Amino acid sequence: MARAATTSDVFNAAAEPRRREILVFLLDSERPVSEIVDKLGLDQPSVSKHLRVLRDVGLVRVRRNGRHKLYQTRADGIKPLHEWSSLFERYWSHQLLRVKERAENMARTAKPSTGKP
Amino acid sequence: MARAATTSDVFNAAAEPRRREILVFLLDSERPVSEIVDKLGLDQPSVSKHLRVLRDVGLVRVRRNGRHKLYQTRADGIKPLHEWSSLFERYWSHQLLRVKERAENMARTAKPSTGKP
DNA sequence: TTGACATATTCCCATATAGGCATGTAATGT
DNA sequence: ACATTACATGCCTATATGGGAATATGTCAA
Repeated sequence: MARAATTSDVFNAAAEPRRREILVFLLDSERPVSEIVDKLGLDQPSVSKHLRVLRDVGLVRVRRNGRHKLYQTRADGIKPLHEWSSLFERYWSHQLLRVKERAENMARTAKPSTGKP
Repeated sequence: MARAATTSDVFNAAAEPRRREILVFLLDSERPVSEIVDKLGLDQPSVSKHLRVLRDVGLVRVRRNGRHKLYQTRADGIKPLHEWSSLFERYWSHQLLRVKERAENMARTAKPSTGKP
């Protein structure tokens, strides 16, 4: 078998860097295709194809306005990604934690004399 | 051009459902390949190939122990996924966020189990 | 209607898969 | 040395892809 389709789920759809850029770009407000083309420097058919994939997995919504079609990111669609990656959160080396540990080690080793590495 | 290689980044490597299962399975402790094969019901060459991809993108570490090779997830490698998806967080509904927070608190206080269906 | 604009789709192609199967390699025990 | 265990890799194939170019569809304006 080949790789799963890009339209099979959010993980596959978001694996494409251009699509991730599009999703971020369309996060705050709806925008026509031409603006995506201009701002991201892709050619129009490519953008349309990426938007098709994103639409198929429910990551963008679309609305027609005259000749334009206005796309916007449906942020809720990203949740599965965020929730899955959150499973790993408690294993991350947290900066604050490491700072605290170092501080404690320094306090422990530095107590007897004056600064001993 | 074809799709980007699965080894090109975390997003592509984690797009495969089996690899995501493996990553979760190897999160708590290091385990030999045979155990992944048994628990996840995949055949051995498939697991080895998935582990190869995960290793190439730095999502697992490996250590030899006699005839066995012990793999474990490198949780830090998941961060880019989590950070990117966090860009969308402020557009999510608060209700679900609270549910998620409560689930996280429960997971934190409860003892982590090794069974992940 | 005709024409111009905006977006979508189709066709072609090089490339990278994931699965199944067979084989290769490394470490151990006898 | 040999057999066994544990894992890795090679080969094959069907399939899906993303880019480029060309073309189709859809909408408005004059």
